[in-house]
Amino acid sequence: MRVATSGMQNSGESEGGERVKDAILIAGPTASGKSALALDLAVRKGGVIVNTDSMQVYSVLDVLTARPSAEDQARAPHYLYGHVSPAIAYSTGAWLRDVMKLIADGALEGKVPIFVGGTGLYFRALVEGISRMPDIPPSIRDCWRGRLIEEGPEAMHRILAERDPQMAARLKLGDGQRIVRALEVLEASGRSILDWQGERGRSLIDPANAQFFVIDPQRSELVRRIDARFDRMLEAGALDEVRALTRMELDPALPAMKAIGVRELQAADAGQMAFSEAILRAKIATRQYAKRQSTWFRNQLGPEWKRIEGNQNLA
RNA sequence: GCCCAGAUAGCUCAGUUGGUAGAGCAGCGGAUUGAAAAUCCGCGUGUCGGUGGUUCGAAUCCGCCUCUGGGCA
Repeated sequence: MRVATSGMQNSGESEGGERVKDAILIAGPTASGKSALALDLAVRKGGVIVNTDSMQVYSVLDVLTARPSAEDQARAPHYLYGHVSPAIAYSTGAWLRDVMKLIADGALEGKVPIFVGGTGLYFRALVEGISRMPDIPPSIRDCWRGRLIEEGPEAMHRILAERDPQMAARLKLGDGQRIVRALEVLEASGRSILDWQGERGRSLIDPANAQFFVIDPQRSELVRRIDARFDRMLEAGALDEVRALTRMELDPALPAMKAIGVRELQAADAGQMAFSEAILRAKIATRQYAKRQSTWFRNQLGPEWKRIEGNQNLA
């Protein structure tokens, strides 16, 4: 059947392989101070830091994505930071493959691997594994994404309800992104996405000797830090980064274009909005993002995750 | 000092011929399997500026007061 001919680039995910031992995982909302904590830990324990954030993988937006500075990165090995062009549509699967490559290349060998970032889904994929999925031909992906824009999520949901009623029943009528994802997987592979998801991938870390931390400061404290940090980003050249990105003339639908602050600063730079307004909106968007992260960490992470309120020494 | 217009949710404002109020934004909670900084779902009691009056009943009509705009002196 068509499964056999669908993309096999993910095959490594289902095979055996080394699991990372003695890993330290540090999750937390944006501006919670987790990068500094990870660096401190890495310096003291001889660790290597692996980025677990979906936006800090992109080059160009060094400052705007709050990526560790060159000086910080020089103090301990850092991996998967800024190694992807904003022109590339990166993904959870791509990140997991990059991690597997690090492991295969021995980059984490003999060091304390510290995974730090704010993307809950990446942590889940790392710890619990992620199901193998078929490659989606660009023609199929473009078709469904185009139809979503043209016809709206409810029309797409009706189509999914006919072709894959079980999956349709699990999705909200307005959740266009997931509806279209289910449709493209079905069309590309001939199988329901539920079938694919039914086969879990394998964990890349050995949970028996790993340590799990989630930093979750008080919301009010986080807001203060977010606002102050965005002002610092502007002083450090965030606007220049956005201009550089604009000059690349990329598809606005690319993930990197959705980094918080890009849209806002572009609008202000184009004279469509006052800078003060753009800055306020970017700060608000960051707060809302932090709230979503907190919700994820609060409800999606298991009891093995140790919650800490702020910066404190981790053993 | 006089005239006019306002004063309603944290903010910007709606509120039909009087029947004790609702949108957007913000905020809060939740979902989350290759776009995840994405995508989606849920949550609206607030001395209707104050005070007196008319009325069975006032955010709504009338008087006075306070404050904020604008205008005339």
